[in-house]
Amino acid sequence: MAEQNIAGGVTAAGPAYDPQKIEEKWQKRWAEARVFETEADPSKPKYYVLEMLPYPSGTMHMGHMRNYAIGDVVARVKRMRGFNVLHPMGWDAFGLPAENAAIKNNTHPREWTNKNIAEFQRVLRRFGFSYDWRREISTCEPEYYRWNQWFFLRMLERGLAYRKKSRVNWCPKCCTVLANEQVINGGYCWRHEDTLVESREIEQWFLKTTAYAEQLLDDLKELEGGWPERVILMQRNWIGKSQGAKVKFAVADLAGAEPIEVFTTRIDTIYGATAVILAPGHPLLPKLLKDSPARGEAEAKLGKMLQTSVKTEDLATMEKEGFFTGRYAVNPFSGEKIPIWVGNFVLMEYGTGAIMAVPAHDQRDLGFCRKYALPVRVVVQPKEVESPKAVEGAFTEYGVSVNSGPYSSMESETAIAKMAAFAEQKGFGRAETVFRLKDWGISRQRYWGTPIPVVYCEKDGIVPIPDSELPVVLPDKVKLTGEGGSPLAATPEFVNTTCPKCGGPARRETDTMDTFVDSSWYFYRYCDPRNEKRPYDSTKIVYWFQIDQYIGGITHAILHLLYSRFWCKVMRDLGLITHNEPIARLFTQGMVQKGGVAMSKSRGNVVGAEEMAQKYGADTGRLYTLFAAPPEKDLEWSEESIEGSWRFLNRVYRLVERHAPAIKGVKGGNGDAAASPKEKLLLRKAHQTLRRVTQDFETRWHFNSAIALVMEMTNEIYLQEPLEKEVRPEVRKEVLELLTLMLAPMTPHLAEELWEMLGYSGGLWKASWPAFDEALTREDEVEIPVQVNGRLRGKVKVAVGANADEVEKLARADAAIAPHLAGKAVVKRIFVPDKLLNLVVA
RNA sequence: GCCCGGGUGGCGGAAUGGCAGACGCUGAGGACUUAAAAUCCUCCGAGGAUUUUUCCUCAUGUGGGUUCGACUCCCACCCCGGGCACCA
Repeated sequence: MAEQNIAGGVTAAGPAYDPQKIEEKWQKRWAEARVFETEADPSKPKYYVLEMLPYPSGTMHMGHMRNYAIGDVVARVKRMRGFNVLHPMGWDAFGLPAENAAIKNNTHPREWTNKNIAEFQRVLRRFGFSYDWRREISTCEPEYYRWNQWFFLRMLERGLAYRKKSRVNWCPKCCTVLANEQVINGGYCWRHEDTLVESREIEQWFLKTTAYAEQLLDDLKELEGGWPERVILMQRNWIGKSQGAKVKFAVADLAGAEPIEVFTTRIDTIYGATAVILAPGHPLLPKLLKDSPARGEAEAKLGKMLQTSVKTEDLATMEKEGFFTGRYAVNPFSGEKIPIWVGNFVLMEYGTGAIMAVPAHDQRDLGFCRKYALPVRVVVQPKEVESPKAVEGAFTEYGVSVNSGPYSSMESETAIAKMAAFAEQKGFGRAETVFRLKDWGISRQRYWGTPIPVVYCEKDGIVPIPDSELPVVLPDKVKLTGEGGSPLAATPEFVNTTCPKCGGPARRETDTMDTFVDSSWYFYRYCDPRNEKRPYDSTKIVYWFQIDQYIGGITHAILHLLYSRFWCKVMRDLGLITHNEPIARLFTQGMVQKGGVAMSKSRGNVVGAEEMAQKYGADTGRLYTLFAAPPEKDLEWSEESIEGSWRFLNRVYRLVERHAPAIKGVKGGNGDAAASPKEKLLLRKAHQTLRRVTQDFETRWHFNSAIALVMEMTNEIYLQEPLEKEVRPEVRKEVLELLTLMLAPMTPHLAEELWEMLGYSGGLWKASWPAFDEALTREDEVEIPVQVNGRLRGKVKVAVGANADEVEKLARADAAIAPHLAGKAVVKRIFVPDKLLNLVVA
């Protein structure tokens, strides 16, 4: 059986490394001693390290495990360094899969979820991660989600939550609305990659993320250095700030028509505008077309366009199409009449849904105007060149205005400022900034989520539930069919209620909240997880926040992190906290793959974490995920390679086991001046290793090379065996003790066991990270590579600190090097003390 | 199209201006064993010269450059992965 513990087969004399036994033993002791339970303590420096909370689904695989292994190393190192470490864990427990599974298996989402939570928890405990389990939270519990509702009400009061009718992405399989970012591959559902998303219009709840667009952008500066550059960049692009101007074009010859407002980043090119182009869904269109001479044809084309534009699938490759409305607009600067067109490439959702086409200075406009034979007029010239004769591509850079009335011969920057000012003065426009970022649609027509706490009263309209009546509890008894919208809407006991204001009959909101709401602030709740009066006590936040280190997948680079940042700013403006950003440092770890693709249930390539723990033990599993690749890179799972980690831990175990009886009674130390060469060598190796491992843990997070160093040290000790005669017990102890301490953050159970074998009864969890002894790391002698003209020709052994002359003398005497110098004059000598000698000969 | 990563042995990877390939996996050989497993030790980029010792050349995607010296810095290009995209 493949799941068998491979140590189980070892029947040789003497105790062998038995991870099952050791790991259980120490997990029990840690729990008894409450080692990982933390309280705020202003007398100690704090460290808040957090891994993104998991969605508990199915089995936990090595991909999950890696994330927690990385976080646990950090937590344990920081603890050994004297920090008061907060390291909590919880469950992102609401969400669609629970509901889908419930429908399929005829169970309740709560049951399914709790079963998975129990399973996930068991595996996490099996791996010995150092969480403070008392702080565990589950977002599907009323104790938690009531605060989602509380925050929602605060946002409602401040106008940050509102309802609007909006065109939404609708997945016919999920029967729910998808966020834009849940639409993937140009129009497919992120959960059903083969299902095309439809477009529907529905009344929905939104949170006004756009109110914080500017801050969300600006505060990214605070994250520089602490967050990966690419995540900052992705967020910046997502927010998509664009500075420009809005300008109104009056509609000619149509009494009562509102002017058409366009957005442009290049108001300086307005004299070159040869058309105004509207998005197919532009609200003014019906009025424009009503008595238009081109009505018949135009309406037919529009109808077709609206139909096809629903398919967002091939937006990128779609041919630019357009038609003339039969109407004209008046350029407010030149007074010129230009045709109003409709174009399928103009987006209603961005800017004003209308643009001015300046074909000479915009590549896309140029393509459109050429296709429909609209005129092209140059109004900006490059500063240096006289006059470009034929326009091949559009000239999109800044230059000097021409043919632009009073603005001619102005530089583009100047013209932009002056023209925007003029437009504002005359009242037909102004400088304006638009964002790509949209408000956050949080309505979900689903059961398994936080109920939105409002009622609809015939008399009073939308009425918020008073705080005192929170939580609005999700009813247990509902019919889940997976069809026809929200299950809550079909549950009369939930829907029918009374209005908190007038006491009359009212209908409850049946939408539930997006689960990103749950994860937007959960890390605050960890600081005060059982508070029944408030989401959290602000004084506790002051101690623990910001999060010093957040660890998770790059997949959440935009949404989860952006929403969390938004929530933080809202809470700050509510006066609950004082910081601007919740997360000081972010680390995005790579995925664990098998067969070149990420582990996932649907691909059937998962390696179960529990299975690995049974076969090799938790420590081997942890070590391997840390060793096989640097943490930020993807890791290809290899069943053969993990054997190497298993062998290594056995090697260490046997080493300590062999020496423990002789050294457990003595005190570890460096020995005295009369150290034997072997002692010197071992101490040097141990302290050199410690120096570099300390560096790898603290500054570089290169766990893989740290492990390699510890392996090297272990190999060195083996090579020096037998140690009994030439290495005194105290030195043996010193070396093995350091080895144990260095492994402790990565393989904590084994390290505890070794620590005990070495004669310590207190528990390694109380031990501090050791300091290396600089004097012991020094070499007496070094081998210096000697190059001639930059090519390696030999090596010489010299005392540390030898000067260039001494090294050169030895090099000239070296049989391998001398021939390359014979009869040649050294014209230049490069000498790096203890590192290198390079002789340049003519 | 734009923006980020990345390209090093049979494989995962190490080295961030100074001995390329640490460490691990795989493979080969040896020791131990009745035998196997486990364990311990040795070897393992390519080509050539010399044969039992060593030496030389080539080699970090490709081509240039800077430097005494480049996996590392600069320029151009190729390939792979990811993100964004009619954004006005």
